[in-house]
Amino acid sequence: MTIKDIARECGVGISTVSRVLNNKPDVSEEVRKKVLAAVETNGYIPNNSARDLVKSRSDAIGVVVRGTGNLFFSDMLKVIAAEIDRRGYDMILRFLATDEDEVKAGAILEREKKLRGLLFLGGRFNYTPAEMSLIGVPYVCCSYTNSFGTLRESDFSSVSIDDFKTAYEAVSVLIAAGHSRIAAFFDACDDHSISELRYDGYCAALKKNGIPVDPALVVQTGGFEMEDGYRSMKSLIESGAGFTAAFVEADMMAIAAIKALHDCHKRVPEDCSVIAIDGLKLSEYTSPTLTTMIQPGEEIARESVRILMDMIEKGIEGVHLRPEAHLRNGGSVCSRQL
Amino acid sequence: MTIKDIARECGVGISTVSRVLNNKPDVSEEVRKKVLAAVETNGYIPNNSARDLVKSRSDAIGVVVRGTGNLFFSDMLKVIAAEIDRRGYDMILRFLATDEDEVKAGAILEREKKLRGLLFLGGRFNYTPAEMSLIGVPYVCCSYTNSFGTLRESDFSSVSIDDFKTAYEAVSVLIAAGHSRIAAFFDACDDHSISELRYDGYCAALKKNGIPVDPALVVQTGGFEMEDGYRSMKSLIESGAGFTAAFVEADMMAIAAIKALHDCHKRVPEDCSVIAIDGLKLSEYTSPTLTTMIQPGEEIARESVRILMDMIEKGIEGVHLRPEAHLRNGGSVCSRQL
DNA sequence: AACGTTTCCGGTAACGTTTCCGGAAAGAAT
DNA sequence: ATTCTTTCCGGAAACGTTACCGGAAACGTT
Repeated sequence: MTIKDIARECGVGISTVSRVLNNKPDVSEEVRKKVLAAVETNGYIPNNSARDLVKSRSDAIGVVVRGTGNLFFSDMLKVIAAEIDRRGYDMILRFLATDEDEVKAGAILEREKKLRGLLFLGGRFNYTPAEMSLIGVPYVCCSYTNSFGTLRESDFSSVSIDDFKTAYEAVSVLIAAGHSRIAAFFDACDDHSISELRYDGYCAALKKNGIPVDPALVVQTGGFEMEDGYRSMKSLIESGAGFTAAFVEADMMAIAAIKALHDCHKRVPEDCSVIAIDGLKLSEYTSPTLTTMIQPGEEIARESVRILMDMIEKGIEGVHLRPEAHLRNGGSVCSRQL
Repeated sequence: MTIKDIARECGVGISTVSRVLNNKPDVSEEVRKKVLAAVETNGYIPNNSARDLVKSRSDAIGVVVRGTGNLFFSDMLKVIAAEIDRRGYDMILRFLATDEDEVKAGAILEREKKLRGLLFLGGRFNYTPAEMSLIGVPYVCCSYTNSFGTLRESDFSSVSIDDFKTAYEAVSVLIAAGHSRIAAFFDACDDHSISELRYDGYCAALKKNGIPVDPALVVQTGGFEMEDGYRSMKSLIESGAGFTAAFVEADMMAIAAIKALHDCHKRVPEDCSVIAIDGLKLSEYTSPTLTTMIQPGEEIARESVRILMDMIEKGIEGVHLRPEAHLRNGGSVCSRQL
């Protein structure tokens, strides 16, 4: 069942059928009705690859993701998928191992599938303009490190919170509550990722308040999984390093870290205050409710897609959104008696 | 940059280039090397839509999902996506509203995209053979109700736990601990979904032990979100209905329900035991650790894809996997003092 | 009556592949 | 020397669509 069959059945030319299928002008109302009826009764469905071939572009968006551990990304991915779907585009998803080159992967995907746009989610992003020029469609970096070096800002878009500032504020909350021995948990501290920015924010907040950064209190978890948070907290406790508060860079890890504290017979927040970043709906329902910096994850995901669509359909230049993270005052932080 | 350019550059015919690109025989080693080199230096990337058009099939799998609320599905979706990706196929994702027809959506997708297979995730499934005949590629129903009525079992595959049995066992655990006033929380009880099967399992376990089903203790949450669990538990408590235990059909809702109990100054498990179904990694890290029936979600997702691939590539008949759910003995259930 | 204009439509090339088929060249068997 | 295989290769049709172009018919306008 092709466009040709419909044309024959209606006694019209195939270009006429094509016109009504694409809502183009130059076709009488009478013929349009007839064609539409034939399409309906025959259950005709256009062949997308033929269309893509002649137009030499598809209606697909490529999404390349690195680091699937973090639930925050899972949530965003769901919104991104739904949002792309809702706008009538297809999503081609590509998961990358940590050692793969996301730009090269994106460029290949773009050409193979004749993508309309690309969305990068998570991961590092220290590419040069030369490398980025490999990709020839609009793209947005979603929840990436926000230091894009020498890249021309009008060439692409990005959406993410200010990770430095958010970490700075979170740590400041602990300091304001009287804490100075503040442990901190990051995926990694020197990999050009958002984790590094958050680490910088942590250090800055301490320094600003005259507190030295104690390397013994900085833990690299090596991931965003709950296990990573649990294990890291456990081993910090066992190391004997004294601390009265902890800053954890992701809710999921914080929940696991709290479990580790409980398992070591430490109360939260009485024996150790905990603050995190993410603001998952989930962490509202733990006991105590997690005190955390809420990232507007849904907004970030939705806006990323919207901006990408605007670049594709309206040809606008790149925009760089920095939505605010704001404090959720849960029950996992308390003032330290001085 | 097309196959034609490569052919010209190498001084060979385009069919020869096509042959080396597809690892077909009938090409000398010398020519193969030359072509491969030209492909490499020119960064040639084949056009997928052209290929799909002539072969009249793509390398894509359609995944249609209904009910995105449940985290359990999110987790599975991630595995499914990674698994499809890993095997070199593309995934076309379609989210459906609860009132949409998943089979019709799948059939359209299949023809538009020339899919190789279809995977249905979650939702109801009371279709007739006539309706199912709309879809012309292998398909597997993943985590669906396992009552497929009149459908011929060899025509399709399915993978999911036995929801009736799992619910039966969970409720039996509570009864064995001495409980008889057992509240229960389901998305819905009469919609041909897994929820209905679980409700049936709940009733059967009670009856088996001579306990009458008290409608006042059966709550329809109208969803799988945490809010649904919280709200439902709250209103049950406020209704004044007496109960010493609760069976909740999903971990996420159970966590929220426990929060509601806490907020009403009831201790878990001392004042109310809670058991659930899902076994999310997450619910190991709550306090108390959730007692729940662990669904092998990763296995379900992985096996679903594997089976679908076997049907596609090896032409095997439909298989129906019923992996076992097994109890995780957490800390949210305790014996009732008699 | 002759001449624009507008409205509608069909023929056809093109998109970049794969696949079929025929054939040249080289080697083996008679 | 002839014929028969085998190995390798190129030409060309086909996949189903879109877009361009040219033209017929209908309708004004002078």
